[in-house]
Amino acid sequence: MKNKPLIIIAGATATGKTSLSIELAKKINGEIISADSMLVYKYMNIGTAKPTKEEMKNIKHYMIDKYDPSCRFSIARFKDDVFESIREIYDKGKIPILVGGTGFYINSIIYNTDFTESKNDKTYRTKLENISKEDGGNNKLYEMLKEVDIESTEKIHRNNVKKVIRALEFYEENKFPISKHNKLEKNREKYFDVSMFVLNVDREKLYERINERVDVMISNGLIDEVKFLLLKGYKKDLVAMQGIGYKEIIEHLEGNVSLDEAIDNIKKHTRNFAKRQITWFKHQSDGEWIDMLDYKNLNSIVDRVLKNIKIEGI
RNA sequence: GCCCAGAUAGCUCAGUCGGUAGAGCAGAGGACUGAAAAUCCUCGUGUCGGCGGUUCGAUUCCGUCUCUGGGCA
Repeated sequence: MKNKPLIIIAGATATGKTSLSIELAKKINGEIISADSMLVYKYMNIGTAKPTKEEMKNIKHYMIDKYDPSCRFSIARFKDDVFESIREIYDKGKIPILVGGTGFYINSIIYNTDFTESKNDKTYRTKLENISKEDGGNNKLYEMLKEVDIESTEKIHRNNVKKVIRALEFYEENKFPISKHNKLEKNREKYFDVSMFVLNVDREKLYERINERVDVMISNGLIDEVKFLLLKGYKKDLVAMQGIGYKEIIEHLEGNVSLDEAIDNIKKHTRNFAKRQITWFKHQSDGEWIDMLDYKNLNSIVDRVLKNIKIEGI
């Protein structure tokens, strides 16, 4: 698999990744792997803007509808699954196209990041989480981290409890500081021959699109989708149910906010999210940026991408 | 028409016992290696509604006008 071609279509939400990737797949005999932390979940379709069967146009998609919403999904599992899918695609003589907005996940594929086996024993983590709930717990955890991994302490802000806990957990499991581990991983070469494109839309226009898209989700029945999930017994504290569009509707169904407020919150949170995605791709990737508004239609964008694509060696 | 309460950052509102102001949200920028649609960091000058008056000095006190609520007719 090493040094074989891998095409990546990245970009913030609502930039047009889905339609471009499907057209591209048709043109180059490719198959699509989703790099999205939410599309992996079953039964979550409207709120995740999951491509429909019709949209997929007989192009095989991997990593969609793969796990139950109660599943404890993680980047480590994502990476293993995707490597398996890529192998499968190569075996067919086809080209894998990795498509999605979760930059963190995408990089784990590009660099073949090493995720060492983690223990299933969560007692240490639970202990740390309990400390974090205490008054001044964040400082306490931060001091604990100073004892074992000063370097992480310089990089992670004391308020970022989630990351402080992970660093402590990592040290407990490996007796090795995560800061050193990350440094080693950072020096890795790209594992594949990557052609990466980052789709971008002018900020103001993107925000407009997001707002419209949320309205469409509502009229397509997002509320019923959330009700259905709750009915099936998926609780609101599941990671999947914390997805944008789901948590806000739950808030409304619980009677805490009006429907209009909930819809505004979904729009707001999606906008905030898109901005974070853009920041990630700006600094954590070296993809080629494509300003979607520069092109008249989908075909011209496909042509643009085809010009700079490397697909030899399949 | 009268009475009361407001008018301060894009929005919601604090505040200044008179020395030209600050939170939350929005917005902008950034970090990121096992929850990432998560988590976290940084960034706040705006005729303090208009016009007068008092004062060394008014966003703050007084008058008046305009607008917005709410009440009484």
